[in-house]
Amino acid sequence: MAKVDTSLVAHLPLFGGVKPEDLEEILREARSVRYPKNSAIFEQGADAQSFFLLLHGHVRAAKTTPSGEQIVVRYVSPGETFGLAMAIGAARYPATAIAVDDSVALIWPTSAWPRLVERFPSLAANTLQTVGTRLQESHTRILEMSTQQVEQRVAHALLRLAKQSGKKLDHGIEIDFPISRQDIAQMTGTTLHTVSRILSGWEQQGLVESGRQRIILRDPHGIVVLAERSPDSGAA
Amino acid sequence: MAKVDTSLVAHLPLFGGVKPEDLEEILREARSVRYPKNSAIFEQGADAQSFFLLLHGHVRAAKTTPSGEQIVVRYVSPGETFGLAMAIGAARYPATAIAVDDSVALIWPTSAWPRLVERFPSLAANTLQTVGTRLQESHTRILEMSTQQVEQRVAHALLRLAKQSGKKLDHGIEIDFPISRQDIAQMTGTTLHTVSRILSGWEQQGLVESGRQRIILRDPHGIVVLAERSPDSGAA
DNA sequence: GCTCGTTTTTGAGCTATCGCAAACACCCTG
DNA sequence: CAGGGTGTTTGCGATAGCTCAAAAACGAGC
Repeated sequence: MAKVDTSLVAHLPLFGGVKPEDLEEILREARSVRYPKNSAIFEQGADAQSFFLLLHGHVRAAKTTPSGEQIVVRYVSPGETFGLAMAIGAARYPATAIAVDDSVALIWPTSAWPRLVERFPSLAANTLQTVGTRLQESHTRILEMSTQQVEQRVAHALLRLAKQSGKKLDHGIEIDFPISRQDIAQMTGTTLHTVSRILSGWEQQGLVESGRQRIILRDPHGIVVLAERSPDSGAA
Repeated sequence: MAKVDTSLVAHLPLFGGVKPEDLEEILREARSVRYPKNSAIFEQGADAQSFFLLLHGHVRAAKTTPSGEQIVVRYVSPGETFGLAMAIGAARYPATAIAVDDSVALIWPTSAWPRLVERFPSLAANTLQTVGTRLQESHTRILEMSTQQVEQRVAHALLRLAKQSGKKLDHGIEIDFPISRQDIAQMTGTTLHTVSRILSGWEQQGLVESGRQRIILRDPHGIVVLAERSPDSGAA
């Protein structure tokens, strides 16, 4: 098994407060796995046998209702952990993870977690921190869904994606992985039709440039304005 | 300062894996504070000086938008922690906490957290667990808001409240603290008007009995049926 | 028992957004 | 370069739920 270079991951929040030699020990328990674009990494409801640290690529975590409707829980960027079912004491994954790009992740057996935490308490503290942050973001999302209209929510979603995974271009910011209107709909609690209409509108106004699974924010500031517009302060 | 009886809190998840003598040490750092009904425990945006463990009563955690709209993040029941800003590395409270009943909480200075975690690593692990569970619940809530209609969401919300804080009566389950239509609206992402209409309807059908800040589920099973009804399987 | 403030109820019209349907554009493959 | 599949656009109703408005019920304090 290829050895993982500690220098690549030492700076990640997960490993804050972990000594270099300890880090090596931790990494010895992991293996590195490649997931081709559009492949499933794990399925909602499956046995949580592993947990993950994304090295390259992007992963979409989605939750499905009994009747088949989906929402996107989040997009995972390199350096982030996912599939932490064990940390919350769940035996099964609460969501499905799909690689949206060719991706590489470090993967540990779930069974290693208790031992690791015991030996390296910072791991628990660090994970608590990131899970806490996600909880906050989650609450913010609920707040938005409760108080804002669809257009504002889409604006916020795009701005977040741009901040998280934006590639700076001369003429704007491009979201760095394939993402469809459907995906955005599932992030904002609306339908792909509505998202499509909104993006069409924005394209007219020169705010964005978009195509098949591709979005470029041409005027990020303009979108910020939209995002913060109060419900009624409508334009002409 | 009154000493806290360890036997009252020893069984709580937060203290799982903590030895009795250690528990005493932990409790020595806390004090017990009483909050009268409707008083604020902390305000969103304020310096996170303390974290809390609710002993008696009920607390509503709510988040407010810049423009003043509110959502209810959750209701805290006895035995649960709240105000854990420090665990997620936040210097300020992300929400406001209000005692909805006369309440009593143990309160620790935020500054004690790092020391406690260092001495008693189970605290971090346990807290990770509860925060993780809350994250899951939060995702479930987002899923509901995205895929269900208001009536179903209200049904789910009431069922959760009943499970969490329901007092069993002969003729149903009563929610054990004062809660208004407005509160329920803020839990489900709708308006108090809509909630009022829905509850009126249910009352007609004998599903609930309700009054000023008071709700009794007369037919919990009937409400479960409503909660699970698919979008279109409408009644006559 | 009366008054005041809060909560709840109910009506009526409005609209943002959905749902359905059809046409279209694009990309990949053979 | 033609064919097929997936993603996107757009039109046109339908409607769940919102907003505004007003009245009624309730509870607490004097």
